[in-house]
Amino acid sequence: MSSPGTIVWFRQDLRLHDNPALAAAVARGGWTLPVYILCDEEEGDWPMGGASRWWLHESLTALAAAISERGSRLLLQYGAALDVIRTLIKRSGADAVYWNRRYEPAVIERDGAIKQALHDDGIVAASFNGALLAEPWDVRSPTHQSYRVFTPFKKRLLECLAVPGALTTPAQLPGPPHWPQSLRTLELLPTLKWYSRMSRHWQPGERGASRRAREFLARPLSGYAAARNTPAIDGTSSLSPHLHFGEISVRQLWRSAQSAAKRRAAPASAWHESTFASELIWREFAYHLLYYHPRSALEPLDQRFERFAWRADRTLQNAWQRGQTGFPIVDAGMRQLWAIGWMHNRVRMIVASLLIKNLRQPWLQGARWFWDTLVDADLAANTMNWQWSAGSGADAAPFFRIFNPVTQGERFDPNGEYVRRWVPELAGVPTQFIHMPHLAPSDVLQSAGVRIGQTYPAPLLDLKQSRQEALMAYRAMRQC
DNA sequence: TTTTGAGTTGTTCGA
DNA sequence: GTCGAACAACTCAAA
Repeated sequence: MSSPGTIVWFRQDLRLHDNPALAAAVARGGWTLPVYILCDEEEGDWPMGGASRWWLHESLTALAAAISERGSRLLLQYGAALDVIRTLIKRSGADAVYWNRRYEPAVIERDGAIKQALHDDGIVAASFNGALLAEPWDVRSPTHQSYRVFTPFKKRLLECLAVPGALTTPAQLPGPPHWPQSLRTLELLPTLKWYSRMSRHWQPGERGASRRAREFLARPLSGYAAARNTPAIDGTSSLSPHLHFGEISVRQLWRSAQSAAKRRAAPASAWHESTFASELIWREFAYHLLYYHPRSALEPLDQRFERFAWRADRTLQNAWQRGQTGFPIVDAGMRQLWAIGWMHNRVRMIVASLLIKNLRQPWLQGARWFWDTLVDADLAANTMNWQWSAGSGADAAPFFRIFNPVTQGERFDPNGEYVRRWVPELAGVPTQFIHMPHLAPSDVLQSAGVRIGQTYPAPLLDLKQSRQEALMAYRAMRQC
């Protein structure tokens, strides 16, 4: 009789350390067959965007190398996942398929169907939690309700949280007696090499993820709350793309950050109250919301916003996308996004507010642009945050929280360093005017080499007036 | 069932 | 320059 063989289906868990599906497959004994399957048609309305595809390419390359160091191979396949898996079972003789769960509505549905079909085939099919501190359905109120407000969600999660110890990285991965064929490439890279700057900025893969986590946790967490709001400095964790692709285990990160906090002699409660712990729980909350509100990726959570008077205008959207709005902090953010596939969180809120409130463009347009351009594009986080910005999501604060890009720039980029880095044509503008060059005296502009409307755009609109119009549109929506 | 307290991230205006 | 109130009431979660 042949030894048991387990297909390990990698998805958004591109790591060997603390990987529940992989560890369970190894613990089962016999051999394992690692595979990644690309299938855009099974991602619902959200096939992976360009920046994510570049990241995935790099991450799969890193994973394949790590797997081959352990005497095995990573198969690459394209096509309907069930068909691919059934073919692999036939060619290899595997009797089980293990994977770590994903939580996007379309994927939940597909995975459920695959699990059922494999059971019917007489194959063992098992899924694991490799992506979250707690499953979305395990964090519920005493009356089994889901949550729509962060603070009670966090409180409940901390009450029921039990983070298990890390699972070790397998030293060896015995392969099947017969290797099915693999595609040589998934053709994830674009023909135009716009990703060269991203390559210099990021190190996708498990090694890059743990290096970044180590660097981040070497700093005092106490400075994080303030540092994360200053876009000119490297004050955020920058772990979002690594977490999205599962190159680092969030449970491992939780434990490491917790012990780093303890090593600094902080009282026991300090970790749970730290801003970084909260940020990790915000990620959990986003998954919780998407799980219980699967339509929220496309529709406003607050249905009154179905009748909000958006004024869809491609010209305005294009100016926003290209970083040509005439508001320096906004343009800096949009250009940073385009250059490195990532934008500082504080700036994400500012650009979203301008698009939604001042330009009054539908939040879904912003969500789609971010989806295509962010290396950390994540359906749960992207949905929650865009809905939050629109005022249609899980947020008690109402629509009238409208960011002023000049005020925000002066508060969070007081020296204009971030603006000058990403909007080089403004480099010579004195700090006093860096966030409102259109209001600078003409002699100041001249010596800075700036001609408004020519070397740098005039503001797309009047902030005060567009703010009033947005508030009026909001009032009108509520009244009918 | 009813009541009570509270809710990520803001801006503007006027004293 | 600083500070509190107004924005506009509403929904959620828990007691």
